[in-house]
Amino acid sequence: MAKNNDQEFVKHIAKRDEDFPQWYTDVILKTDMVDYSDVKGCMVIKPYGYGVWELIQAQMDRRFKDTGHVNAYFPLFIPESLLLKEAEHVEGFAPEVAWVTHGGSEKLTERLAIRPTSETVIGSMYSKWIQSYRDLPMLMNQWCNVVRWEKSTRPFLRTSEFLWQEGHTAHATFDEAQEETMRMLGVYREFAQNVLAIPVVTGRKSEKEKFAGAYATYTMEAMMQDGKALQMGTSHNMADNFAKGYDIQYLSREGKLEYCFTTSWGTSTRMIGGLIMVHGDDRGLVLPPRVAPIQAVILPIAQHKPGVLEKAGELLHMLNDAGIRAKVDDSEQSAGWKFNQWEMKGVPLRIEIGPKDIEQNQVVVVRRDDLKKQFVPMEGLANTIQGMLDDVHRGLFDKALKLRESRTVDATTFEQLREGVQHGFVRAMWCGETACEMEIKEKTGGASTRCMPFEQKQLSDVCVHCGKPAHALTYFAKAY
RNA sequence: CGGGGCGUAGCGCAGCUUGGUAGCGCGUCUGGUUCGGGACCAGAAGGCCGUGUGUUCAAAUCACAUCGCCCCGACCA
Repeated sequence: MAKNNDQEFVKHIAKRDEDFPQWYTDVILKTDMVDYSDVKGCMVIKPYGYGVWELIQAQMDRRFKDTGHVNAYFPLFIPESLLLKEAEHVEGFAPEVAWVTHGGSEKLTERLAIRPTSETVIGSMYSKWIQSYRDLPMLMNQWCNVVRWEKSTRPFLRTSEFLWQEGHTAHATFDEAQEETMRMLGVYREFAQNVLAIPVVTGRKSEKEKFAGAYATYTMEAMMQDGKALQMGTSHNMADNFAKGYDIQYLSREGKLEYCFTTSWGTSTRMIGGLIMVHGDDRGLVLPPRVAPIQAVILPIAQHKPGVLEKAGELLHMLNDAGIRAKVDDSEQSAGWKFNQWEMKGVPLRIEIGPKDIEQNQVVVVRRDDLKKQFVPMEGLANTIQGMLDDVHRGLFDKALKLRESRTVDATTFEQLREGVQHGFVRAMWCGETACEMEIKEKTGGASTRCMPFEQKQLSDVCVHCGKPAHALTYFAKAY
């Protein structure tokens, strides 16, 4: 029997506390989630990574439908003239827009932007589709890819092309738009916590950090294991800014022509990067059960012995019938090799079934999150497994919450702020002024405001940095 | 756009300082023994040394250029 030891195993993956970026890269490549492509800044999402995205899509899409939205698809290309109609929006996105200038060998009379986001195309269509108050609210979502010509990229976290969903809605009043904006942020929050097992801070973005062209941007922010924050989703109230730029008007009940109030909200494949950095450990991925393409892997032990593979097959059907995503690994590798492999791939539960287990009518189940091993009777196995998957989810969420709490401090002096953002979130009072925000970023080595949380408290009356009257309690952090 | 690092077998790397037959580990393939924490033995296949130009009798190795990738900043989901 070869010596098993962690040292030998972890040689293949960098350790989180020694080199977090390298650990991240090792994990996503070695677990077959992604591969680098021939195009700079673009990634190939391989089946194992795409499987996670499909589960995210399915569960998020159901929530959109439940809140009254329908899916549609709008074009990838945006004529330059159309993109230019909302000044602040253009200014924000112009530096990272990719352009199509030729069709075949012929130069286009007007170049086409490859969508960096679709407010403009959708706005122009809404302008045609919305005529009357009866057409409102208009509640649509699209699943698509967008392109932003990024200068530096990292798989999932920032790529030149990425997959996302963008919801776009139009309403009769500002209040309705605001209500929608908050509703969808609430959907995101619930999704992050109940599906991805990631606790998030929700709140409003500063003027500097808000979406280009929005009246207000709301966000959910999560804390990674290296102390950096990740924006996991945003929801924008555009007020009537885009309605005015794109002429989205309706005739009210009173017969008056009014501008609509619009919203947009989006989440992307970046969430996958987030769940890796929140839950992963030195053995590799730790997938939250609800987005794990394989929730339980069945490993037949001494599989050449009569009855073992048959029993494994029975277990597989039993679990599949109960709606559990399971797989039997009957490859020729040794048991030890498979243990390590599936741990690296983050499968939430491992089920071992060998001759001894069959004799005793039981299986061995090992949880990925705490690696604890237990014997489980064959009878009622599907129920037990489902319960354990839920336990793993809760365990991951609690662990992530503890991580965030241990990396969150309150600051009443600038020195505390400066020190605190080196390790995680800092809550501090802030004046709300962009100039002050930029100075803080400069002096702290890159920490920015993440949001002004809905959950406010009064730490003091003055801004932690400039001493002017405090506007709001604000989360600061270095961010991805 | 600045700073750093790296391109040699499918993957990870050594060789370069001091030019002289292309190496190692893992993986792959064949056969056998194994099988409850990365098994072992024997055999085999696999390379335009990123690309180009130069120096030289001779270049993976030296020079110049170029392309690409990774990491860290600035900018952004």
